[in-house]
Amino acid sequence: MYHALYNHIDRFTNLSIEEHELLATLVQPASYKKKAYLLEAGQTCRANYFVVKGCLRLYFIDIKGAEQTTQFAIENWWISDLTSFLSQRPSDFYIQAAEQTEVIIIEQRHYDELFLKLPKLEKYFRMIFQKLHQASQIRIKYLYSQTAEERYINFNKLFPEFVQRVPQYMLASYLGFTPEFLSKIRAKK
Amino acid sequence: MYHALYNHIDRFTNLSIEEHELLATLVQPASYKKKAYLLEAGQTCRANYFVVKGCLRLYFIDIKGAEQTTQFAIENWWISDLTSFLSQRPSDFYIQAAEQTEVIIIEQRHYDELFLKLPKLEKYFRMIFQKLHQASQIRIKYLYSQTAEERYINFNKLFPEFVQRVPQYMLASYLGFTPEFLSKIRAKK
DNA sequence: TTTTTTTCTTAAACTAGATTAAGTTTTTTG
DNA sequence: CAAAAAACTTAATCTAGTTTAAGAAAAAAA
Repeated sequence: MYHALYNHIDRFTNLSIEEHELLATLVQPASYKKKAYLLEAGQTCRANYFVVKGCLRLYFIDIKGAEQTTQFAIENWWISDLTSFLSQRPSDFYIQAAEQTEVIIIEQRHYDELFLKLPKLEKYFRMIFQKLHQASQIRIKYLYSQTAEERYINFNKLFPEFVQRVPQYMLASYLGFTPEFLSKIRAKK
Repeated sequence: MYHALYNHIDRFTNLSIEEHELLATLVQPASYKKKAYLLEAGQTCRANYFVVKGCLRLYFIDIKGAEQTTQFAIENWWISDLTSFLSQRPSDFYIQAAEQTEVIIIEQRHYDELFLKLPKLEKYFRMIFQKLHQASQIRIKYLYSQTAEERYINFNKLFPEFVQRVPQYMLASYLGFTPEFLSKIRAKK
């Protein structure tokens, strides 16, 4: 049931069978079809989501009405609007399935309990957030040093398989430009 | 000696006197005068820095030779080039004191040991990286939804004291525009 | 397989912000 | 305090990327 998560946790710390069983009482599986919403703006973000299979995206709608994708999560990544999740206040974001997606959910009401009952998960989530922060540092560097075209070429080189998985307009906003400009870049080559 | 750090850790977890003493053997204090470098591009980032007093900034030099400030750290924040720190490979970044600054240093050779000897710090750093990730989510949202002028006005509203502490050209690059454009914005009002 | 919806493309007009360059003000240092 | 260095301003010119709008292609649904 939670195999994918157990395996991922075991990369960083080792849980016993009993601990696996205890963890199973605090999480739950869920399945979403393409375009389904796990969170909508105005709602409070109830959970932190671990992607077992598929792809989720976090986005908001800007003043001009355009969707701005700020994060993707594929297999073995966590995603949430942390500010809403931690404070339990309404979110400005949407979390949507970019593909048919299976997740493991930790609800906010179990989040503190999780660490009390399974202190080993402190290390696991320390590593998860450490990686997320590292990814942010790298992303900010790219945003501040590369042109739109360079970011697209670079992203394509680094994640060629991923680029095939999502529509170009999602990718364009994630990389910080318009879909029309992405078409222009692609037409050049 | 390490009072500021002990207090900060105690916001999230409680260390005993013995644990404080053990921690003291794994960290060290240091003091840097304005403009001193804690890290220079080409060097490997040796430590994670906790700011007791003052202000550090993380920046790199782009292709055009301009400094791009990607992060600031003031009192009670941690700063490092995580990628270089964790992999112990050369960095593209500089870490520089923006003011006379006092820090507490965790060197990489003590980083794993720290968590082995003081497992309570897993929770502390889980919270630290959680906060850093939360800050990144907010920052990316601002970068993707606001104009340069809006980002400046907003940042000024949120951190009016901080704006006074650093030269405008550092702030301009942190907010993602040129110092000349910042002058233009300021002239308007 | 036809229809509908979603995604992608093209091109002309436009603009937020960059660049360049010179001068001014403020801060630091000897 | 004088001189040098660092930080800030102004303004003209320029450009990377946006906007608008319409049509084409691909994917999903019926």
